[in-house]
Amino acid sequence: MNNAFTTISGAKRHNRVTISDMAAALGLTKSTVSRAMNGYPDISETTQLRVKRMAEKLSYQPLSHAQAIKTGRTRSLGLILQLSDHDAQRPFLAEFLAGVSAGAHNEGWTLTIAASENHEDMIETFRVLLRDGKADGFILPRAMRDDPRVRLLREAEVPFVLFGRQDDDTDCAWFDILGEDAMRNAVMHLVALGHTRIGYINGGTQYAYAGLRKQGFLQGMADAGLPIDPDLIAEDAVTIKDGAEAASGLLDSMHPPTAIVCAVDFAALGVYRAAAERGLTIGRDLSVVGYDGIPEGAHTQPPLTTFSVDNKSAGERLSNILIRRIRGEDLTNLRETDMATFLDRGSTGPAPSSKN
Amino acid sequence: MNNAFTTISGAKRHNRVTISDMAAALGLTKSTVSRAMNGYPDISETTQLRVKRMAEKLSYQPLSHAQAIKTGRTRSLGLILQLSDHDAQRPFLAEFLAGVSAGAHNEGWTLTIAASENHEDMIETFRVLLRDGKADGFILPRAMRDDPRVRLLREAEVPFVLFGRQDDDTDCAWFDILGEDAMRNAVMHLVALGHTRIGYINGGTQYAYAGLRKQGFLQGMADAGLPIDPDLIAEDAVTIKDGAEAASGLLDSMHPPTAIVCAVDFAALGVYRAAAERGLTIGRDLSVVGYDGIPEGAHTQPPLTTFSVDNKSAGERLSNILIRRIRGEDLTNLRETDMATFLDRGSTGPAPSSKN
DNA sequence: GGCCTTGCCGAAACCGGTTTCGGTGATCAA
DNA sequence: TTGATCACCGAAACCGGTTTCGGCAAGGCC
Repeated sequence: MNNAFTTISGAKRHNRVTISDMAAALGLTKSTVSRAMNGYPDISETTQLRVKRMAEKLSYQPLSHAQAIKTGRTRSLGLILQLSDHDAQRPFLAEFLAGVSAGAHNEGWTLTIAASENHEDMIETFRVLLRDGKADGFILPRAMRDDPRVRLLREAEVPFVLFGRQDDDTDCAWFDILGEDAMRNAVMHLVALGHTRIGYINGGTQYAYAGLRKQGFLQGMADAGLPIDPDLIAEDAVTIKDGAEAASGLLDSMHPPTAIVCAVDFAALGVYRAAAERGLTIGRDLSVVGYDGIPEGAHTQPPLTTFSVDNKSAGERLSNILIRRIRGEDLTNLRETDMATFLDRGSTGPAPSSKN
Repeated sequence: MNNAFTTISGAKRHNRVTISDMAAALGLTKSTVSRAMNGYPDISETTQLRVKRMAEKLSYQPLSHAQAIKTGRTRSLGLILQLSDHDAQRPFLAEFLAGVSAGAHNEGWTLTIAASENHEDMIETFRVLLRDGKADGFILPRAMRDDPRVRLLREAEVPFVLFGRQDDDTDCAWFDILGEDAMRNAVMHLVALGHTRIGYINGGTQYAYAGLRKQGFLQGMADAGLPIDPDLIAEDAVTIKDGAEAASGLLDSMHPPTAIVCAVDFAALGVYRAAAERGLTIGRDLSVVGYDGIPEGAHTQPPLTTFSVDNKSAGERLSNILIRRIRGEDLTNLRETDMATFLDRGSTGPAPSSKN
């Protein structure tokens, strides 16, 4: 540890253009350059223009961590991924990251991420990143109902944006996909195929999306004038195994469904498994609709009919919203939604004629 | 937990313990505190201990971006993900990130990542991150033969670590899984089952691993005294589709193989598809061995026999190596390897008796 | 014409660290 | 005793920015 400071030569001290270089080149002082760059009102229009032109010419960019020492802000977004739950987040991670990164990069921001195993680590990581000013704001994937991260960030008065909506929206910026619309459309699609006994397998009820999607399903059933059979509704299925177990419950009930809507694709794959065990052919004996658009869904037999989410675009918009939030934009402009895209593949078909 | 909020909040930065607080509390000057914290030799043992104890007590941590302004180093690792290439690295991304993040976090470092779409963007991103000192070093996943990233970082004299080995090792730190051993073991496993006509489907030949794994396969064949049939060797299959096409080529050749070794799990899944098209049952008519341990492999029928890679551990070790490299540790200590774990599942079986 | 704004910018302090330089007091050889 | 050496630490400059404060000239008002 004693010789810890004899390090490899860091980045070549490229003659980076500093604010002093700018000042010298313009015949101004550092302070004027700084205020011009930051658009202070006490700098004349013409001077500001001169400065910015020169910045362009010399390709001057203030060093973010030099600014940070005074301002506390470092032009970087924080993203904390919780990886303990093997949830549906993983297949999208690459796209999502690509989007978030692109959104940040577009504005000249960077992205610092921390992946934590469990909840305690995640909170601790938040603390450290906040304390050390490693991020000016946070993107919170997978909004939970009564989210502890939200409480923490609110308390600390740190900007954040949710992927998903929360019950208590006050001072929350968010972006979300209208999963409830998708669920309702799923029901309508099945009804059009003649199904009347439609089951529903919900996702993790700790997450905000579950309530919404379930509402969407119920709404669809109501719209179609179909009754709700509590035996045909399951909760908390986020893995294939969960889905298989939930589906088993529905299929072994007194009056099994002819179709099942799943809040999560993995659960839908579980339905495949449960169906196979019972000799049921998906798309003929049993229709299944999923949600998420995971890649595996394209390779199953038959391919899964589902709603696909553009996670890259979601990430990009989240970055964008967060940056605007940090810049102090009004909250009302910082709540956006998008729709999932229906992929009509092979896992749905006409309701089998009842020959029970 | 409650009082931690107030000290942690980013908005209320004035609570943060600075070096001046330390100096005041100790009756020393800032400079002494700084040198003590950094282990300079001109500070007495006892003073250094006093300082470090006080740091512990006040939980003082130098602000990394305040240090960076003078030292240029910010205690953060850079990771640039290229997402243009197909699903190749996606399934591992979550684990890999978790590992990298954990490895960084353990040492009090952070992780800034950038995901780029194409090669040009990636190079550009490198440049920006370097210029702005956003990362003290980089982790390069997927080492390529004659890697342009390596050239760039060498040029800039910036520390980096490769995931994978390169032809030209000079001044490279790296970590790698011994894929060649796995391929050789795959051959031995099949030979033990009686196979003699064994095909090989290689991965992306632009990557360094492809050459190594192919060598491993050839070595295994040589060890078993089996001849190499060029018709049974395909290259550059990294997706299911690639794998299916390559497998079709092998299976439709004059003397089709009874077993196929794949450098990449996705290719192996392609073999499943090609086999299905020809009415061949995997594990009986045709044996398949993959490599990677992607989750999908566990859900196929039969489950794929493969070599699984612990990507989380890999990420963690890469972080660790990079940090040591940045600290100036000798290169000879910074080259590590690990083994893949053989998962003997259902896709291999005894060689079918030749009834051609 | 004098006084008070107002617009615009320079001077200097400041942020939280690091690093150079120099100055003690103690030790030690002569 | 003296002069030189050394271990240890303080003073101050510095890094690349931001921000406060104040000065100066031009313009408005009476």
